[in-house]
Amino acid sequence: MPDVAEILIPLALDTAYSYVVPEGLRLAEGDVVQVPLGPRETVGVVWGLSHSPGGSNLRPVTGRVDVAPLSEPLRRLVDWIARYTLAPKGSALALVLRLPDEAAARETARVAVRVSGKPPARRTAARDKVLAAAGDGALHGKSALAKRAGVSLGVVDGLIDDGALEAVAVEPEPVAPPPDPDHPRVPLSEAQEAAAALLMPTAAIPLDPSSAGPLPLAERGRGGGGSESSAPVPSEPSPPPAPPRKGEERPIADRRDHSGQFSSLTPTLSRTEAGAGRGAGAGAVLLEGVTGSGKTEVYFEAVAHCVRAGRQALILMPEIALTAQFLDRFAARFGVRPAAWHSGIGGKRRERLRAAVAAGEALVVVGARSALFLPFRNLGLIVVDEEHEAAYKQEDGVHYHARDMAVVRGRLEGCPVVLASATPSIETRVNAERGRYRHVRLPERFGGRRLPDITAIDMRLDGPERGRFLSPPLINAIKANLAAGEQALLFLNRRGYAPLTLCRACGHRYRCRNCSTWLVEHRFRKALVCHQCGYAEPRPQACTECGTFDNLTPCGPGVERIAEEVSELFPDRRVIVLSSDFPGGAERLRMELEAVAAGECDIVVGTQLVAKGHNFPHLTLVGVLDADIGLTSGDPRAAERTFQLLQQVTGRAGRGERPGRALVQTYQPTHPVIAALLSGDAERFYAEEVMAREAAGLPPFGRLAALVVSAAEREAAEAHGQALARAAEPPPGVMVLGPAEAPLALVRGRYRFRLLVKTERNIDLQGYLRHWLARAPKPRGNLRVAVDVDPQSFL
DNA sequence: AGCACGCCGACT
DNA sequence: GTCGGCGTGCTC
Repeated sequence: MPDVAEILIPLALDTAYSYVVPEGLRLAEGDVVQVPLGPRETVGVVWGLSHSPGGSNLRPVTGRVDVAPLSEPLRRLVDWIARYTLAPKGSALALVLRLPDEAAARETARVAVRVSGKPPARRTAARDKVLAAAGDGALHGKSALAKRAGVSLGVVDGLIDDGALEAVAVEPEPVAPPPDPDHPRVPLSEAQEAAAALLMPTAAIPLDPSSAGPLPLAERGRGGGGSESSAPVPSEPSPPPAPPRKGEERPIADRRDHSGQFSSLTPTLSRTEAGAGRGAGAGAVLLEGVTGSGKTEVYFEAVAHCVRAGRQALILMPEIALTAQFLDRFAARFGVRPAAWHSGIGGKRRERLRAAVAAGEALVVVGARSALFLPFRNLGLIVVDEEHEAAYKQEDGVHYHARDMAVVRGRLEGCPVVLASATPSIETRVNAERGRYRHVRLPERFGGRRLPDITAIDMRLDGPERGRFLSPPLINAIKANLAAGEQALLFLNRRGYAPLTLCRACGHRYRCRNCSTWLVEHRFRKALVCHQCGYAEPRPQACTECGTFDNLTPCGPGVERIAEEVSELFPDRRVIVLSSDFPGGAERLRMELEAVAAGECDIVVGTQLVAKGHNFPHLTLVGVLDADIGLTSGDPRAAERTFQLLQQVTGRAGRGERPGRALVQTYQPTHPVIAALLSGDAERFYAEEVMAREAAGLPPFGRLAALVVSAAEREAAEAHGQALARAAEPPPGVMVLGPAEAPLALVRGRYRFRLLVKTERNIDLQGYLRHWLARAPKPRGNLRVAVDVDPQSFL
């Protein structure tokens, strides 16, 4: 009775393939194997094993690959991600399975040399220099020694062959030195202690036994782990519905009532699937703390707790936040830098770290998105820092949101997940609200520092002079601030000098030839640049359209223009412009940021780059030059994003001795975003956002797309649109809402019938709808069907 | 992912 | 008349 193995191959295949297990090969689920596939050999993972009664004509498994097998939770994560993101299972497997790459294998081990004591058989001047440089009995890197002696590597090699130098294989420095959870640290504030205690798994040992009293009810969040909640429990079965099967009938989604249909907004697992038995303390916690409240220190305590228990911890961060500054903070708490995983680490180091993670030796890994798929052996905690960051969204290949997948992995591994942010995303707030996540707040700033006072400057009343962008109240505030010897930050989320250039003679506006956007003037570079595609041309002297000389005029401000104005107002002050296109590259930018933090500058003019990451201890005034930017964009998340950005930027003020303040220039002081910023009432703002979306018939978050049927005849377009809505089974996880509000439009001589489609998931909606359309009723004759996804339509 | 098959434009 | 573009399909 031959054994049959179901092998999942990391290709875009949705099913595992069957192979016979040859005599003598013992396989277990999760084993990595090599199998024949068509004309070649590939790797795959044993996804299932069974006995086949008869003989079979299946091809045999070639053999096992000597790497750590995929753990059960990890295999289930693959299944889950595939089902949730509507991606082929094999593609999901590819996220996890990275074979030791050949380039890494070819890297040679480092060799060091030292003087053996045996005199060289032959002496030359070059050899003497090397021996002199090697001096003592200390170890030297081969090439370093050659360099120091001023000779070529050949001489050193010659001495090794000779026996005068002995070669010693260098023990590679540990990829993940053990962090010390009890490393001396600065004591936490009371609020931090309390929050840290709340992060600990409820069933586990409290952080500090003496402080482990009953928890204040308000801090407890609703619903503990989520499942015992009295809040409405999602009625929709989760995990998500299975992928479509041919011929299977499915009722069309109720198109009128979408209330209650969005309960599987974020990954959830049924209890049975949630790592039953290991699940003590599992569940997600939103750790919300205002800028400067010391969130990091709080979750470091949870990490320490996890390490003490001998389990592994993963800290996920957006790639840009993964800085040396953060690693140093970690080192200050744990005595060593953590193992860092990001796209930049490669070769041997990557492989060794992966192996250390699989072996359970790497206790703490700090990593970007992809670290989520490392083969942890006994994961005890996941922290997702800056939970709201859009960088967690993977938008090619398998589309997923790393934050959500982290929650899923936590459930599968039976470990808690901490989502940390000063400005949590709307979906996480909704989840906390509904009792799915616990909610822990850090309302105070560390060291008793106060939040900055935020005041609006109504530009309709107190606006600047013509052609200027700084209002008198803001100028006065800067003056006062400078007089007090403190730093000011002027924030404008626009790079360059001016976002639009036009010719005063003919009115020609300079736009990108590839995109439909305006070309942004960069005065420093003397160029007009497209911020969409990077196209650039030298700034012309004469209008390229009408030839008029010296009559081009910049419209609107960018940071360079603001800096110019500031320099005119305060000629003897040090002003710096900080934006992502900083001349000299990322390295110089980092140095400048440090210089600013050290106080070597009076006024910073910056884009959103200054909103996060770096701390500026001397900064007490933030001026927002145009709070209205972004409010009117087509992005349905515009309000939320703008609010988060403004909250982060204004939060930069006041880390010095006196509380900071922020002045916000706006033409719409009563706009909900501005009002919320001024009142600081984020909760209410988000509640209102959700209500507004509900009122508009939209889910609190998700993605919208439109199926566009177009035809020369109005009737044909409409009929086919209706047919699509009715006859075709919508893709799982996607809902056809029916005709959009204005379903018919005449565009360039063709009638367009629009069907609104939505999903609450972070998936490749466009790709999936195309796939779905291929199976839907075929359009006939003059009809065309297209999928139109607003690229920014993540609600 | 590879590699095949397959149907429409510019060329020895 | 072919060479070749890369659009779907298949690999147990």
